[in-house]
Amino acid sequence: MYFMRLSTSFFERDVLQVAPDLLGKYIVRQIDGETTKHRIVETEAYRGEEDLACHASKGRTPRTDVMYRRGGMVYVYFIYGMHYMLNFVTAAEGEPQAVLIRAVENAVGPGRVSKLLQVDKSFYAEDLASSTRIWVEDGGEPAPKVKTDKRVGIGYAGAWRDKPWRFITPTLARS
DNA sequence: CAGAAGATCGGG
DNA sequence: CCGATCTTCTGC
Repeated sequence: MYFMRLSTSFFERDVLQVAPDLLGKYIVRQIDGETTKHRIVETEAYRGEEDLACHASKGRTPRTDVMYRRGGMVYVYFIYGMHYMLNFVTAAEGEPQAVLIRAVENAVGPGRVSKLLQVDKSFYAEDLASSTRIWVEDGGEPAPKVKTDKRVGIGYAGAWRDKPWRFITPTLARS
């Protein structure tokens, strides 16, 4: 199995393409010289200012700023007073989109993902193409099966509430 | 400047 | 089912 770091161009596409494509890819995390790889098994797409579930529906603020930048950056935010959510920015500059990493193997749930990977606010706007502590790799495996569903926890999002923008793939192993 | 809600989780 | 816990945005 070869491993290749995903470049900026992978992320500079529409979030509805990138979110399912990330399934089966590996988040690589380097902590104190130790490298771990975590297979992505669940993602969600947040797409533009018109998407009422997307934080960018409130416009460009200090918090949402990175979503307006080019794809390939990390968007992290803090919620419910205790959880960091890990997202990857997608699309071209000026188009606010992001993919929420909802689950990797061994960490099902966005709060658990950031806890396992030790991701906090200091990762805001980290560049996945050049970072030495977090990036994404393709394992060269065939594309996994993808199931879609509604996004979680966004009941307030009106017409966008029922969009099938959550992408899931069966886990091969879980501990 | 106060108040409320939130892309959640764990315990009872 | 509810409490924890704090950032961000909104309204007065």
